Amino acid sequence: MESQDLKKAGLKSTLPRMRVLQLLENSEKRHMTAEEVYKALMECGEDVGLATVYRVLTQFEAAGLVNRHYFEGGLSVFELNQGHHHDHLLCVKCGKIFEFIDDTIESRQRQIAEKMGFAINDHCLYIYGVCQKQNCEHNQD
Amino acid sequence: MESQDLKKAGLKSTLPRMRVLQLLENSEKRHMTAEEVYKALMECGEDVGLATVYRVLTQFEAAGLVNRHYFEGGLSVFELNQGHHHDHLLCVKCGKIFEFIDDTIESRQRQIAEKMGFAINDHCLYIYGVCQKQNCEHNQD
DNA sequence: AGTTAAGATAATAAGCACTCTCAATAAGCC
DNA sequence: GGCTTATTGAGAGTGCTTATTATCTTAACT
Repeated sequence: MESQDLKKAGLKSTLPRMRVLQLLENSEKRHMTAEEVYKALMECGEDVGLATVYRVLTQFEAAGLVNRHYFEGGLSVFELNQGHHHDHLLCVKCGKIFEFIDDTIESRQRQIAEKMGFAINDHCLYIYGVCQKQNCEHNQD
Repeated sequence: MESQDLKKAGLKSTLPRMRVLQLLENSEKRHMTAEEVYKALMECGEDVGLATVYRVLTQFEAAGLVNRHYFEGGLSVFELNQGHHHDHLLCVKCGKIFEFIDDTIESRQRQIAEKMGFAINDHCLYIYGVCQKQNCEHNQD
């Protein structure tokens, strides 16, 4: 029940918020831009304004329900926060996005930050490249 | 002589390009936004249009003379490419930007990409946090 | 050195992603 | 159900970046 999740996050349960949350939970695409969320909702016949999509996603981010990533070229995408931090590998050719986590890298980062007297808030590692999938050309994620 | 550098990069040597390149080489700030480059040139009495600054920086990036980084919040900065790759540590409080390089992380990244069948183009690691400098509040870099 | 064609520039307009404003609407509480 | 207040939708507005275009520079060629 999504309305419970919203309440837990300190957000009033409203129709647009439910719709966005459901979409993020059920879409095959894990990583979506605000525009994609908006279009997907329109296609489902849900009449939610673009401004609301941005507002809701920003609120979700502040509430920790979603994470936002700023990729190269100003592209920014949202993904459901499912508790486990991870980094990203992006195919610059087909747009596919893969996730990975590496404990060695994580701990090195903590060591570096400590050595430099930094209190880490957040960190992100993006690897850009070309994937070897046969369906590379036209897929999206 | 900067005009040689431009020619080597396949770019015609023009006044605005020279000015931008000189600025990046001589400024204390290693990381500058397009706006900052523009303002700095204006202050030096150099009459270069903002559109030209963007165009020149984009050309420099394509030519490998500078690197561009897209930080959180849509902030994007340019830095002179001095041959050695490095990652970034950003203070979210004072805006200071530190650079670091860690061979362990670098090689782990290559391993991960290989395992996932990726040909790496580029990668970037950003650590966001709060630095412990006494002058943290108001400095900029 | 002067001429000329190719390429670069400045200014402005346009594009894009995102935010603000505000009247209309919907939630949660009684 | 009615009341109070937060939320929404639509469109205008903003900020950063790119395209257009008429003008100007550069570099190669006399």
